[in-house]
Amino acid sequence: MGSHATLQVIADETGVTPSTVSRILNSSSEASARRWASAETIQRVRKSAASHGYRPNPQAVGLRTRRSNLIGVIVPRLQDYVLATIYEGIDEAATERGFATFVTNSLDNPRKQALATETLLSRRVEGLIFGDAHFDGEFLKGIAERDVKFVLVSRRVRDDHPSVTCDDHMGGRLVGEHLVATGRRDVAILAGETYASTGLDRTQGAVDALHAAGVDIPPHRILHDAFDAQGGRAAAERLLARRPLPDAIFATNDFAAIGAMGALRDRGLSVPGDIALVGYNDTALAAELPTPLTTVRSPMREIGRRGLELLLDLLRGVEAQSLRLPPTLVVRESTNPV
Amino acid sequence: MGSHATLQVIADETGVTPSTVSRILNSSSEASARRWASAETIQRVRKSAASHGYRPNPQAVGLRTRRSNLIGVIVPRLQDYVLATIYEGIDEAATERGFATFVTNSLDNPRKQALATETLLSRRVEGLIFGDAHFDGEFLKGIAERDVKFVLVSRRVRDDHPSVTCDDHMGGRLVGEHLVATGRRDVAILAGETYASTGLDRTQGAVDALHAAGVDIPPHRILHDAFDAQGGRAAAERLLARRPLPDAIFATNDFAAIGAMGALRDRGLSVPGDIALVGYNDTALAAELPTPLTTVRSPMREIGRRGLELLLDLLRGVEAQSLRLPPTLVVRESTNPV
DNA sequence: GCTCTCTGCGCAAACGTTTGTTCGGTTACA
DNA sequence: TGTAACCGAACAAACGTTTGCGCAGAGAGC
Repeated sequence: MGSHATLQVIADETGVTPSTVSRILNSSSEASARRWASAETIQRVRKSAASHGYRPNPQAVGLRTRRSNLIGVIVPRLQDYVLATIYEGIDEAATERGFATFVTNSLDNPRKQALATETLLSRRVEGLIFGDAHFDGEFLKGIAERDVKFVLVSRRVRDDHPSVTCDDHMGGRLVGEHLVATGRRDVAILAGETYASTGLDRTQGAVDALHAAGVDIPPHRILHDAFDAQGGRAAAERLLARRPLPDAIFATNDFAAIGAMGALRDRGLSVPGDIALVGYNDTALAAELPTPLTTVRSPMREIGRRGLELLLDLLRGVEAQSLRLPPTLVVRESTNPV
Repeated sequence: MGSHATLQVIADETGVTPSTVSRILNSSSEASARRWASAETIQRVRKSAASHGYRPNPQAVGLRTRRSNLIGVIVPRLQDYVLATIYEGIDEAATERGFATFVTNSLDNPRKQALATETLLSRRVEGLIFGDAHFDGEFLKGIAERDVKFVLVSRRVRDDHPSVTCDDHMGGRLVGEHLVATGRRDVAILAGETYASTGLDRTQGAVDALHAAGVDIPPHRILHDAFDAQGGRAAAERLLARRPLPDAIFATNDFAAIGAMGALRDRGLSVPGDIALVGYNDTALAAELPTPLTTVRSPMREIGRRGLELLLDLLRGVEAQSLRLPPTLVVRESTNPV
């Protein structure tokens, strides 16, 4: 494939040594290059390099400098719109800074998490970004002890590891406040998987807001299931199988909300007539649904970008401060007051 | 980060040279290793390597062997469920074969396509997989001339380049036949972007099937727009603004179908009562929608896997044969006969 | 006229592998 | 017993960079 020029060929062509070419090409400005060569030589070398479309061989550079400029990213599943978007943010920021990324799915499976981590490490990534942290998991402790650099995105954990998340508790509060404000009193929550801080925090936020308004949510109104359409439908079906029915459902994920919408329709219940419905993330779909979905907009792409930046700070030895970005409520038809 | 052992430390520990360690570790079987060392030495070396968790440094290996075991993947957008799934297939197959992949979004923007290609090439990928080919584009011609190895997935192009696609024409035919069989006669098609073979072939397939049944689709019933919910809604709105209304809409993408559903509801039209609706890809959402969506299941993950395998064939110098995998129709409520 | 300090570059080593060649010592064979 | 063959391993070079050090020549300062 595409034959790549080396320092040697440029050196030969310009009558200098590879060292000199390297120094010139690695100096950003003309001025700093003058430290190493005459203006005339710089000209010649730069021109020759450009004409060959010279690009340093990353493997050689990596070998010599012991830096790979590689970052590893592990997510539950790239198919998931939310994590795909976060990853887009990561990759975008990484590219801007001259880093490249490897992504892998872990499916939230501990064995795959460990395997993926080892694979990435063996590829000599300089740091890792986990989008699949389990709130009470032991896995990260072991990683930290091995002195591996990493940050968390999307989810946080009980132990104190640097993370960039949406302020999910606040997001949940916004939803809770909105629901009481629109006259709902019996709220059920589809809380997602038990190990994901996202769902847990959103749930707690809603519970807190409702409590402050004098509404208490009993435990049986909080259902855990997968963060997708199927999980949402399944949870909603369990919920709707018993009386009394709630007058609102907060699905802590847009796709779960869509699944719930299907379950509601199956039982002849209308949204928002019989039951209000709220999602989370303001997915591209939310606004376009037959019944546009009230949801919480979270800065997914920004979470990714900041996550990468945080990791890079960490690699530079800078103190890494966890970040919690604020969400905003997006009100649509699915929570219209009756 | 994690200190990695080198051949040298294993050599020192076992009293041999790095060469010998390398040969032993690179022989798969005990038998083939005996070519290079005594059974006793092999034992010692293997044990030492294992105890250090030795993993060859990919940069050093790459430098020496001139092989990176890296594959570049360019997709329109990873946020898109379909391409994310295809990429999952690619990465899965790549990992199984000891390759790693870099993915990037091109947003179907020619400048970004070119830029991403150069970036990946400068990272020394051994081959490329394009998921964003433009049917009549000139870009790939230039790439091929530079002797870069690549394959296409999801979309094919007019020029003959190796590709792995869904048999989209067949998919379209299945839809066309189903629609006439369920009594629809005036079918509109949301055909996606004009440069994507997926939408074009699906459209043509449907047109052909309907024609065979004596139904002809006039050009104004074929609308082009983005392959997502917003595009689907926009196209549907243009469609519904004029009389007479069609009695069926074939959205060549599930998300576009969801957008169309929204537009239909806005006008008080029911699915399938007033208008039948068909999607494409059998996205995870299709079955869980309030009105479950009739759609065409395409083997997305398999397309990714086969794409990678095809590329690897190409790299080995094997004759590369384009592949067209068959889809299947999945009938749901959205096309119930009136 | 002597040393001193720049300027502009070359030299060489090193990063961790892989792989062709060499080499000393046994063993087999005639 | 001399020679050929083989076994088990070492040696060395190379992949493309980066970077500490050295060095020749020119100009400056005394």
